[in-house]
Amino acid sequence: MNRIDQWVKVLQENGCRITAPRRAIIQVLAESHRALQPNEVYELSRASYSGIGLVTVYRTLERLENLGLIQRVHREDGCHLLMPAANGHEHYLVCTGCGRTILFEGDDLGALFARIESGTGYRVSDHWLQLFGTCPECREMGQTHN
Amino acid sequence: MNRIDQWVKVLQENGCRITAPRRAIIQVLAESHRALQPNEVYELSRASYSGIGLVTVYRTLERLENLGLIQRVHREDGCHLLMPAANGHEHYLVCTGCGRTILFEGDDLGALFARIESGTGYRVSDHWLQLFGTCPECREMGQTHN
DNA sequence: CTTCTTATTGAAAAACATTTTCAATAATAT
DNA sequence: ATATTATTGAAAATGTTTTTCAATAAGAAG
Repeated sequence: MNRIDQWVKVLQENGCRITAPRRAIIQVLAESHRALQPNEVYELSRASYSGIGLVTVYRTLERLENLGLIQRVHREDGCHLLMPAANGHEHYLVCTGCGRTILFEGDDLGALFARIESGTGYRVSDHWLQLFGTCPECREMGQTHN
Repeated sequence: MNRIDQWVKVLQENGCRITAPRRAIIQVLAESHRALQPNEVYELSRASYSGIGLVTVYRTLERLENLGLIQRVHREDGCHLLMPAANGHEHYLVCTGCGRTILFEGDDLGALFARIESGTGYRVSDHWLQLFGTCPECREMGQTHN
């Protein structure tokens, strides 16, 4: 079962109707290898459903985010970029050249958290880790574009 | 030398003039123990300089950020909160109750990065780690406010 | 297949955050 | 004291996201 069908299933299970505009948006996001801005999602969705409205994009993004299907990717300049969600202990690794973003599994930060908790008195409940770097292609070609 | 004087010095060294509105903004931010939104900085600054304009707040925030004196703190809902900058390998630990944010030193992620680099082909150049939790006060009082 | 209910849609307007423009002001060097 | 020029606040402009609302269409029920 591919990601698009999975997302459609989750939406249906939560009482959402599957419409043409939603299909267009889902297709764009589910198959994207880099984080997209709402505006980009809008532009790309118009390829498969030209009549789509930007408002619908925003509403669908909110829905998908609430259902845990997509997630925000944070960068220095902002955090309005969206990607298929990470699962469990996965985190994003963003290429600063082309924007291609992959997930990497796991991190053993237990020891660090224990040290911080005893040192600060805080109780750590959540963490947020993101890496930046260059993907193999960008390193070879030395190019920088989005 | 306290933080306010340090910041003033850095500004002066970079050809910036020290004005009353800037002093007000600097004081608010340099002494804050939680991350503030531009609008909050504006409100708080008016206490010591009532005539200040929101535009000046935005301009000064940009200046301070460019000079590395303040930094953005990211949260689920956005990333427009500002705090005195972390140094070196410090990272933020944000209390989800009251917002109080402290810095913790160091993290030995070298091994993790090496594993990721060999596994993915990416070259990791930068990382971004932020922790969320509850400070001792909030845990005791079980209260949640900002 | 038809009908009904109601979630969803797009356009327009509103709300909100941030930036730009510009003439007046004031910090700093001389 | 004077000159230079960075800085200021008000107003306007910009850009993004949300709300409102009547029309539409998805999916359930018959």
